[in-house]
Amino acid sequence: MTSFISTFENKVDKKGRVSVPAAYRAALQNEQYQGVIGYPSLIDPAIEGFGRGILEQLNLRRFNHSIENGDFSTMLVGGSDNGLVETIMSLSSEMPFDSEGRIILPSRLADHAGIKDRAIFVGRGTRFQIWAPEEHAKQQLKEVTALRVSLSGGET
Amino acid sequence: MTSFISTFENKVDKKGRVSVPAAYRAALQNEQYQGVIGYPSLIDPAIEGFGRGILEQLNLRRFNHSIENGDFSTMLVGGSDNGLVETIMSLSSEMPFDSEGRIILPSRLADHAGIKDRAIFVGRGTRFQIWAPEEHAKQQLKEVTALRVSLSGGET
DNA sequence: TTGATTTCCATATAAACCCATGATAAACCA
DNA sequence: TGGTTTATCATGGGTTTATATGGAAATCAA
Repeated sequence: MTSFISTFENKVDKKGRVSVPAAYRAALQNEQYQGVIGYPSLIDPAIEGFGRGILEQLNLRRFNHSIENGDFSTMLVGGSDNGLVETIMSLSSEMPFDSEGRIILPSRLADHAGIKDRAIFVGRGTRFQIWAPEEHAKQQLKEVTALRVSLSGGET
Repeated sequence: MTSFISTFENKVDKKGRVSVPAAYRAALQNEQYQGVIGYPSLIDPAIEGFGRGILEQLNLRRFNHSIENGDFSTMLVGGSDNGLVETIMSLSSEMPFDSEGRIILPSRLADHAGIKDRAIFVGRGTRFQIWAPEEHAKQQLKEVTALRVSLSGGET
């Protein structure tokens, strides 16, 4: 299982290029498609990223799931999960690696995340996110605080 | 089951390297990833450490659990466990062994623990911790005192 | 042509690798 | 048993490599 761990901050140059952390590239080296897939998070000001393999696997599982249930309509006309998967597919962009392991952030995605000249890659296990530094600081504080509360028994 | 026992103090050189105690390395020798994973403890000024296998396990379980429930969204948009796994993934750092069995402590982790030029490895069974000497002394005193109290009946 | 992309090359820095030393503990042996 | 030898381990440092980053050159588009 490819997994994305740890957090890295990299520069975005004036051409919109960012180096994908080497550790993430290593996690993706077995994929046929050398690059990442990203779409604007539906809940956060961030970009959701992953390898193409997981998308394919997702489609496959979903396909099989439908077939097993005798539901042939899903694959033809969609539906069945409120359009989540299909919507994400449509929102996704391919970002191929250049020879140095960088990708170009489409402005559509960069704008959504508020990314200007610095990008924070956040490992989330099966996927990762890309944040603007300021937004990420806020988010991380929120997450850590929530975890501390729940670890200390969950009382307010 | 890999388990970490006993306490060791090692030097941190000016390159930020520390030898991982040989006993710990022996406990990790079956892992495919030769190194340790660490994240800043959410309650103590210390680093929590363990093998990478644990992290993979976490990911895999989460992935399978989602898939089995036909819940394809988790792996794409996250959520589902209050962010526990995802937050840990983001806070964790990979620290591979060099040929001498040392790791380099990322400043993010060293700073959190207040570690400068000495590090104390504390076995905690399935995981271990890394402390700065001063903090560890305090912590140990606290633990032992608390234990004495509870063993002697728990009265305050 | 002109602007924008893509490919290619250059470089500073940090990380990986390699070898050397000293110290300690285990093994050996006379 | 007392001393000697051998491994193992922690540590130091020099050298090489990888990575992130910047920019030039080449390609394409309009």
